Amino acid sequence: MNVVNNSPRRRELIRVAAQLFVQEGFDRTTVRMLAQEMGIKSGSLFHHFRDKQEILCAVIEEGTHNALSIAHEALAQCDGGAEARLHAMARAHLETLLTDRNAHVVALYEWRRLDEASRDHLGHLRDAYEQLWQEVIGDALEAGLIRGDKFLVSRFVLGALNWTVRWYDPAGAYSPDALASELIGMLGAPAATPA
Amino acid sequence: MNVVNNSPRRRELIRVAAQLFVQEGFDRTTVRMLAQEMGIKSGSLFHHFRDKQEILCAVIEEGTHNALSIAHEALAQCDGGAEARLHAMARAHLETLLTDRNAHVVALYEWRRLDEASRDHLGHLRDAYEQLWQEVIGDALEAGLIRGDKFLVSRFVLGALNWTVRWYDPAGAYSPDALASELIGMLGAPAATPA
DNA sequence: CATTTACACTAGCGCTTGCTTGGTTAGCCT
DNA sequence: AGGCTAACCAAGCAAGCGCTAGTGTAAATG
Repeated sequence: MNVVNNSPRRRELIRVAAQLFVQEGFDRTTVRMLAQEMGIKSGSLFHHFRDKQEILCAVIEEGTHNALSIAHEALAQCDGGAEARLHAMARAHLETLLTDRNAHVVALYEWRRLDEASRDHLGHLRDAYEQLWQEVIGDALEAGLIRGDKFLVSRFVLGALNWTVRWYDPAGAYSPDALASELIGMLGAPAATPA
Repeated sequence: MNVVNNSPRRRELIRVAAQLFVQEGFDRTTVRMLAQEMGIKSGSLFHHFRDKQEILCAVIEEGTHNALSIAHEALAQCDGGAEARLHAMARAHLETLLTDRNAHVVALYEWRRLDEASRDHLGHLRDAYEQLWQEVIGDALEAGLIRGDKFLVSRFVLGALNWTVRWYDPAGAYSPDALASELIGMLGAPAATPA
């Protein structure tokens, strides 16, 4: 009936779906609502996606994929200093949380509605992202920038960052860059570290 | 038809509902599933609750109420030191996240499914809890224990703590007490602060 | 003893859900 | 010109949804 293609139309539909999933939640979003927002009829939806589940999976995949590539890019454009790398990661995380906000909110709040196969597939993507964080945090620990257990610190930091979707207003006083600095300032050993 | 009573039976039903809401999500949990898990028929459910929404509200209210009273109790049993108070709050938060885990997970992930009236009512409870945190964090800042903006630090810390429901295994290496210490150790200025 | 109350049951109404079916249209390739 | 295909539509099915109405019953209350 349909294909698992990667057409620009599909991209557009995924964006629309992400917004609706955030507004209403996955379960409350009906295929009819999705279709209406996309400007088609509900039957036509199943030309683009096998079923409703696949839409959810596509939304989350896109968001996580973007987060990963933005993080890699941020690290690549960054000199070797552990503090600079840590800052770049935090800033990249906050920026993708803004630009792909809908997709990330869906990933955070609708993860459990994925079926087992999708959860497994997307889990690997997410693990890759978290491992990147653990490397950067591990380096910061070795450099004496912060203190604690590598895994614990990674989880605390990711928790603090992901929680920002609940309260962060990009029109407010803090830019993603400034917010990243505030977070690292809160964590770090004092600015002047002994030689 | 029914009352808004506070019977022990109702308590039990709320506990069962919380577990089901975590397992399946609020929208996917049908009144028939709830009834079956409670050992009654679906029609009987509406003797105890006006509608499905009221069950969700009751679950979250119980969890938030417990968190508040546990936090107050922890602060009361604590000498006046800012660090001790901070530790007590973090530990209390982690403990209520364990003992009332289901209710808190529901509060975190199903908040948006509340109707406006319930969201308003429960919002006040939650605000009271967050304000308690802001006071304790404000004191810790004044004592030079940690650095940063009061509101920012509060949000970062609450984010880190709430995120633990995703990964924390109480059977693992860390007790709530130890985990609270790790968090504060990560934040704090070094143990020996310059005079 | 009569009445009320609390709790549970059976039966089902009216509606919405995800998804299928069978068919049409417009543009592209040869 | 003829054929292929991606994209869409109208109509509707079977299942499941929240919730209601009306009834039964055992214990508490007057």
